Amino acid sequence: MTVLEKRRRLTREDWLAKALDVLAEEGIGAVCIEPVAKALGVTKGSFYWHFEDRDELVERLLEYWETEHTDRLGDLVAADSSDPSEQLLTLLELVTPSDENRYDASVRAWARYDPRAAAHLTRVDQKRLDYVRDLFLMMGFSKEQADLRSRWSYYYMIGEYSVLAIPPSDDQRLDFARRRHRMLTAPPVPGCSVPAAQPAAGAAIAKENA
Amino acid sequence: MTVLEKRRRLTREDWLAKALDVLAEEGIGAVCIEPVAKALGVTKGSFYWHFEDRDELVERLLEYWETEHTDRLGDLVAADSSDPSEQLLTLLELVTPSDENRYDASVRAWARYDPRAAAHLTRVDQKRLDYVRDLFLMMGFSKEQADLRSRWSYYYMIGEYSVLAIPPSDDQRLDFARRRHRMLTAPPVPGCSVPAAQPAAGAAIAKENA
DNA sequence: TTCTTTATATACTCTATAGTATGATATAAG
DNA sequence: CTTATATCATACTATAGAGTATATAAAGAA
Repeated sequence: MTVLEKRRRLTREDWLAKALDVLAEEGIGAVCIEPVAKALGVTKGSFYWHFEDRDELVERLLEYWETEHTDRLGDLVAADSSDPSEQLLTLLELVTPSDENRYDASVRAWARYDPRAAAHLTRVDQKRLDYVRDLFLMMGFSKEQADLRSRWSYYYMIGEYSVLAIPPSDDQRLDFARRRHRMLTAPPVPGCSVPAAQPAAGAAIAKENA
Repeated sequence: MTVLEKRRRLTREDWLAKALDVLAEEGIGAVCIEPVAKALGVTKGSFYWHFEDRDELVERLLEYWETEHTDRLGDLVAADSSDPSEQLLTLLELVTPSDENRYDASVRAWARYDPRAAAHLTRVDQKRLDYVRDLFLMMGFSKEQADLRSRWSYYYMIGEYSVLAIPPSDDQRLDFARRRHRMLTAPPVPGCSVPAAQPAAGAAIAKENA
């Protein structure tokens, strides 16, 4: 396998991997046959050997993403510790706006207008939410508390790579993760049925810094 | 102005409004001149009278969105009360995944691959984050606490219309909003520098229900 | 070697869209 | 009524991308 070796011929997975890259970089609208072929150094004659049509590429691309690029986290976090609270902390600290979930963001943008993408993303979101929810249940929280807190945890991660305002520094991001972990694992504030009777917890707090 | 009145001629804003609708429904990729013209009951001869080219439409569409469809909230919430804590509650209860922010979601998806859209969205996100941050500052929280809590508030809203897992019911959504408000306005948990020493708040909590 | 299958190239067609050029029509001002 | 201007229609060109048909080359089986 020297550097000068003649280019090996492609598999369906080569196409999927490259298409997923293009999806992440430029969105589903840029996943066109000829440009991707060019990126692979072949022509579209190759494409129509491996796939029926573009529709099949798109469908298999979603399967490829769902099966090959969405399951890393559970293993990674579970391996880190068996304590649900520590697992949550690892999760909050580890899931950064870049890396793994660069694909997620693109699928999410795509899913807004394509029901096929939405179907796959729904499954993935549900699976992850259930995973985090189970952590809170294992900590002893009620079903409803676990539901709220898991959503709150997960939504923050989505916000981190969706909101385009100036993001916090890496240090601050980590600090935020730990503080969120603190608040999320603390017992629920009692008396939540009353809509909004308390007139601001304000002034009594003003000393807290850092 | 009877129902049978002959169709009035269009303005640039008519085009922008319709284009924004198409953007919300089918994404920026569907904002094409001829289809939008058809939706307006005219041909593209009209378009090229009101706009230089598609690029100008796109640019003005972003301006139109930013100036005409992103400022409602501040007024609405501020009118409701002058107490920052109550304003926050109104915000958390009021901002639903549908309505106003159907445009937001589309611009957000668009912004991922178009720097122009990203520039506008960044300003809007920053403005809103600052607004919420100010609420927490007025409540007496430190700068850092206000930063964390405002992001946590805002990110949840983004997650609400981004995450495609089965959403909670309307009642539960409102209940969640009130519970978040409770937790977000409560004083910070002390001793946050220690990474994760406490071995789960678990069993002691398990009685809480509803 | 010869045959077969796999993998890619080349040369087409067809459609959607952007953009242009120019003609038609309506509305208001004179 | 006439004219000018604002608004839109029609008929074109050009390009990008999907899809098809067929030729070609490489690799393995006979």
